Amino acid sequence: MAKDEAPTRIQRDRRRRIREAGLEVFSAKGFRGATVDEIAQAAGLSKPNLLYYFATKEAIYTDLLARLLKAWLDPLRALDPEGEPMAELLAYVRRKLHLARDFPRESRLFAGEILRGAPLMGADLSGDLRRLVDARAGVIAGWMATGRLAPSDPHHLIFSIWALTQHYADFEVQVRAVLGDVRDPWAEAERHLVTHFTRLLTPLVAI
Amino acid sequence: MAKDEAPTRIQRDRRRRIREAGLEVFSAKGFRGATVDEIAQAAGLSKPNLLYYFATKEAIYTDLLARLLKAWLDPLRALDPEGEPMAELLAYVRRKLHLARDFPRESRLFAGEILRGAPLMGADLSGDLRRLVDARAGVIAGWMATGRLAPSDPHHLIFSIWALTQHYADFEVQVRAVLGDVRDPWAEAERHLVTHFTRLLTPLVAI
Amino acid sequence: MAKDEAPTRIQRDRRRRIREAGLEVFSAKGFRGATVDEIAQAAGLSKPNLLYYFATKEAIYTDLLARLLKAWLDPLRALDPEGEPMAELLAYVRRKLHLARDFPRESRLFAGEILRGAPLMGADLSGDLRRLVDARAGVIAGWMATGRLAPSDPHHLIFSIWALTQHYADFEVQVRAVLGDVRDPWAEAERHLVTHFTRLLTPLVAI
Amino acid sequence: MAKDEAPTRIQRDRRRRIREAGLEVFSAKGFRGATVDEIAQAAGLSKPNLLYYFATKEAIYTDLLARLLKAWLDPLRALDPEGEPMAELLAYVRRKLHLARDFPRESRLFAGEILRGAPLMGADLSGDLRRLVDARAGVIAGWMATGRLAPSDPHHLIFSIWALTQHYADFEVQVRAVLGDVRDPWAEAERHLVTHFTRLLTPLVAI
DNA sequence: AATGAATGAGTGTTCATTCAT
DNA sequence: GATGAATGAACACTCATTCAT
Repeated sequence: MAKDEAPTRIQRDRRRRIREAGLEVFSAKGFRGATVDEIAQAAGLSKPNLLYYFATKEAIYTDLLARLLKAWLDPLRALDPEGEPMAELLAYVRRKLHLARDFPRESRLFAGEILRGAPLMGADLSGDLRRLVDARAGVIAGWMATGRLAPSDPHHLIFSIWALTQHYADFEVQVRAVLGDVRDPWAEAERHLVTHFTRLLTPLVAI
Repeated sequence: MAKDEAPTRIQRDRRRRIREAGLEVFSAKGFRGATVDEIAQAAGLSKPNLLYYFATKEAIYTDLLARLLKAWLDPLRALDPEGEPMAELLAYVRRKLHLARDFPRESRLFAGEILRGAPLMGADLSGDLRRLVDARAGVIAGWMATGRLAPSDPHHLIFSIWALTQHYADFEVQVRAVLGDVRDPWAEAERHLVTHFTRLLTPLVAI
Repeated sequence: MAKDEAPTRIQRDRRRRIREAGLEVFSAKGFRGATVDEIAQAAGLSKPNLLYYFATKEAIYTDLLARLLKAWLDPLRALDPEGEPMAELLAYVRRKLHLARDFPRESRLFAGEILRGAPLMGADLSGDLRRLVDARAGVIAGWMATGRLAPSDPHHLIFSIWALTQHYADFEVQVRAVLGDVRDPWAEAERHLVTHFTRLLTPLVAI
Repeated sequence: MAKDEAPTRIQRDRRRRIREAGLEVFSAKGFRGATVDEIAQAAGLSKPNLLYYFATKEAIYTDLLARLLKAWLDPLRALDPEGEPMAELLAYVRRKLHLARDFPRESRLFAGEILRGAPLMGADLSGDLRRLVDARAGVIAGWMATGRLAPSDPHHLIFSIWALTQHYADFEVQVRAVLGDVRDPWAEAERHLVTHFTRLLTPLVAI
């Protein structure tokens, strides 16, 4: 496979299928629990053929993580400093929740990596991630300073949004076990979180 | 080891050491990523000797999980239906956060199991866990109904507490990567979460 | 296998058998051509059991090489600076030839490693080996300077002895192919080399 | 490639390039250590394209060996029965040494094959090779019988020339490790070997 | 109660060769 | 002629578990 050439249609297709299969298996079993054989089967390829497109098991995994981090941060990037603060933050909460709802495997893949101490993406966390969070935390701090949001620590506010939205994807079995089969966790979560953050961020009006 | 006899002091000691070693390794690497060899070494035992006390690798893991779940739910059990609602809930938040702070490995072990779909403790979730949560949710709902707490869905409120406290243990590397080396995540978290839940749960006073 | 403890009888036995099997296979097929399976079979062990005694294929190979180099240099070490020069050198030639005759697999193993550029024992060559050769070359140069041996370059004289003795082991198939089945290469070689070096080293007497 | 047709210029060129690449890789790593991929890359061809010109890896290897043997024996063929014995033999030594110096990869390729027991050229050794050596040995024996050379076994004399000249190519790393970086092994070897064989072959004059 | 020894079933990866275009 | 794609057969090494003492 000529590495420097433009990928052919087949290459793009196979790599996409391998990524999809890898996501399925890695998110369900973790890096160590996944086997190349299983991923290859899920991708409809023979094991050596899979390794023709991704040289190692780790290569599939890190490729997934790298793409994931980008998508994961997009909603935060979309936070508009010029927007109306409360609307911006609620929109962020919603976008993040929808991301977790629509891409739960990605969420779990990411959670698993962090849980193990981020052995393969540690650098990204203190690099891109940190820079972006710091920048947005500054914006939020500005909004709070001018009284348009109730004051709190912006970094921890962001952590809260992450924790509360991802919880529904990462701990899905627990949520379902507790709520039972009838209720709709995601719909309830959205209503609850919107109320939650509205109440949390609405500045108190002096009487 | 005569299974039906009372365990000797040595047996209790060995099993404790194996559990401690298993917790260390399983929480860091997951079930599949951990090797019996590594656990035996951490426990200061030979591999066959370890397997004399716990017949299989899985036995160590499930033993840890079973004990863990109990400890994990104790703070929720301690929620006093007769107590002052706001104080009770804030105390619960604090206890849960301290648990995560003081036993981060247990938190990660649990998170890993749930993340993978709880293959080995699925039953416990819809059993003991669900019953306890339902009971406490009922208590909280009562408090809200009488206007002593701002109204919201009690189940999701409990999820929020879980998500927000465990986040600091389970995603510790990410939290540290974002906050940098100088700040003290746990102290900040406590302050932030107390404010957070106070604001959230304080009923609006009609003017 | 406790690495720091004294080896048990079984360990010594198994390791000896593995070395013997490794020598047989590596000398015949080279490092890359040999398979762990084949060595294990030759040693009468299962593959994982072999790897219980030597962690990797390379470990067997380098263990063999290290022991080999020592044995290989012993005859040179035995060269006595106080002895009678001609007798000492002829004794060295004989000893080296007998070594090649009695341990042809060791000779081929060594030759194979050197032939490939000594990827795994390069350091030893410019270390121990070089020091010893330099020392002995000095002794021989002394003998030549006092007229007790015909003069020549001592380093190249040593190379000659190596080349001529090892040739009969390393190129054995060629020697046998040329000489046919009836002749006895080793006996002829000994006679020929003694004559050869006697003639070569006898100082010319001034008439 | 129509096998029965005369090869085109392109075909000749490609096969030459493959041979050159094969020589480079095979001589450095041996048959088993070499990969078709590496040879193809060295030849600037794709792997399937290389296999279009030589059907198998072995085909490249045996092609090289066959051509090599011919070239290897040319200096011996050039030994002129009508020439002056001492001059002829010294010329042979020189030619053989220059061959080793100028074509060390060929020498190592050959040495590797013999070392492994000549699995792919065993027949050639007891065929062409033996016939030629026997013939030349007869010539040398004649020279010795008439007193124009010091007597010795002609076959072993030929082995000596082979061993001493090829040693500098096949064991080059060892020679360089012992001599250090400053000395010029090939120049020294030539001087040494000429002296060596002159002394060896000069008949003793009865006084 | 303890451990050195042993192994069957994997597990990621390599590689010569073939297929299809 | 040329190459991207595919694969069967290996191959080195791992690991949970069992055996023997």
